[in-house]
Parts: sequence; C-alpha cells; structure tokens
Amino acid sequence: MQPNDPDFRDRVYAIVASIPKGRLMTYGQIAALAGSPRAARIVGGVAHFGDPSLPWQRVVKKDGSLAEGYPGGTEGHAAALEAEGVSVTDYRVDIARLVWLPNGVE
DNA sequence: CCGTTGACCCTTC
DNA sequence: AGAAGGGCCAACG
Repeated sequence: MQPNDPDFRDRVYAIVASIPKGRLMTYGQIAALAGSPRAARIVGGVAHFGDPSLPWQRVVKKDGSLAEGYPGGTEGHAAALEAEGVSVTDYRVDIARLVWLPNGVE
C-alpha cells in the first residue's frame, strides 16, 4: 500500500508496535518486513534513537541472543522478557519457537 | 554532496 | 561448535 511512502523508520515503528506480548522478532525479520532484509543494523539504530515507548524488548537477534545496547545490557533485556512471560535461558530465548510470524505480510 | 557510524547478519577459519 | 572479520543499508553531520 502506497497512499504515502513511509520512511524505513516509520515502517519499523509499526512492526515493532505490532509485536504481540509473548512473541519475539529478529532485527533481520523486521528489516525484511520494512523493505530491506540487509538493513537489520538500521533497525538497531532506530531502536536506540527511536521511540523508547515501543517494545524493543521483544526484539532480539537472529540467533536468539539479546541486544547489547539495551538499557541494563543482556541481563536487563532478559529480565524484561521474563516479565513478558518469555523463558530466557543463558541470556538466550527459543527464538525458533517464540519468533512471531506475521500473517498478512502485505 | 560525501564520509562516518551503528541495539546486525552472513561467510569463513 | 565457537570465534573472527567483512559487508550491506539507511540516517546524521
């Protein structure tokens, strides 16, 4: 849909804000949905300087490891995920099981 | 307009 | 299986 071409950043905001509780998403996945599968780094940049109100805690790496730039480090991120009901083991989550697969991907 | 940076991803040792 | 290096894309100065 192109009523107005939203910036890559705006696209990421919508995706992250659409992540349901108890689900996780990888930066690469979000970047791919935003339109650039290789722009995972950009998603990270948006995460840090973007809207802090968004559930970035539900966003993890492709291998299931947690983000390092998160406030408090991986430990703080792990605590936030457990608060959402996500089981974190060794600072790692079962990404293959908790990764959220969007239904209607444009 | 060009160069640098980044909450990453992928390939190879 | 774990660790290291290079690369891609977009935003900021």
